[in-house]
Amino acid sequence: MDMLTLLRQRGHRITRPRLAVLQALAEGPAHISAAEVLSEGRRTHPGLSKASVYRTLQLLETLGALRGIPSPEGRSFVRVAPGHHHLLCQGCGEVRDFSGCGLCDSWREVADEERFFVAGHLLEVFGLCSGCRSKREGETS
Amino acid sequence: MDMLTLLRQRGHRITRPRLAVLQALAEGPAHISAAEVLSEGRRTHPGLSKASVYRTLQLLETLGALRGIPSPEGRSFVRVAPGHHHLLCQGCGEVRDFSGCGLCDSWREVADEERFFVAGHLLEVFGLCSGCRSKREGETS
DNA sequence: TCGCTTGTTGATACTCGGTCTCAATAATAT
DNA sequence: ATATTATTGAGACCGAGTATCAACAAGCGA
Ligand SMILES: [Zn+2]
Ligand SMILES: [Zn+2]
Ligand SMILES: [Zn+2]
Ligand SMILES: [Zn+2]
Repeated sequence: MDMLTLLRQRGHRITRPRLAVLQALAEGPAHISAAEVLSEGRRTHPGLSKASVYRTLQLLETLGALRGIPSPEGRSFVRVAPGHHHLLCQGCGEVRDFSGCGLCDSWREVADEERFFVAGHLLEVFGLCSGCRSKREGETS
Repeated sequence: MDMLTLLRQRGHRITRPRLAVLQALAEGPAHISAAEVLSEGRRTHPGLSKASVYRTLQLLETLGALRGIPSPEGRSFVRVAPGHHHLLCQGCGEVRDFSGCGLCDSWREVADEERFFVAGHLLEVFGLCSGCRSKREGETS
């Protein structure tokens, strides 16, 4: 669902800072940090404050529209899409879509076997894309 | 391999602070934070410094003996065991061993399909254990 | 359209996990 | 035992994220 509509439906006010954050999320990269949202959001609302960015991101996360992914380089946010993960290249930073992780298909089995109610899972795959891989073949590691 | 042996084999010195960290890791919980390692390690080496704890944890991570898992509650460290993940209960904090994630078995397939060299993957499953699940059945959420 | 109500904002102080610096220390090799 | 140098500990420092609070403005009803 549209984040804007989601906010409205849940009774949250549509404000200039929130619109700036939404636009930054819409136009920014798939993985975006709070700092990037701030600087990007200031292009459409120069007075945008750090606090508002964090508050809005947190709100969107509790509404289920966004998910914060903790990573070695700091937290980044991605639009939530169940069964949708990412391949993160450690060489060039490319983010490639990736779906069909085995766990997505076997949630119920895992839940039953372990008597565990699975609310969700966080999966990030690290490695090297083909380009970066070939670049490193000549290196003396 | 034994962490102590690993350190020695790679030419790192065996020092009192490092032994304190190793012991804290051995005796502490499966998921342990840097702060916990510090306070626990000070039981065997009172003068243990914050910096040494972080340095040692970082060293062990680069040696592949340890893995830092970023989580909403801050980073925690676990002993590395390939194909070994955890079910994290959001109710009571219980950590249950979990193995056989579909991805572990299909690394090569994914790598080939996507022409992506997979160096590793981060998987954390969140939910509720059976105890916490039944506790919440009577709640008016 | 015009005020009210109150959710929201922005500036700033603050917290705290983690890193940096550097002189002092101690683990290893000879 | 001595020299070499990796490592340490104390504290300054950094930066992401949070708490505070008076000022503001989105929405709503008159
Ligand atoms: Zn790449
Ligand atoms: Zn999945
Ligand atoms: Zn539980
Ligand atoms: Zn796995």
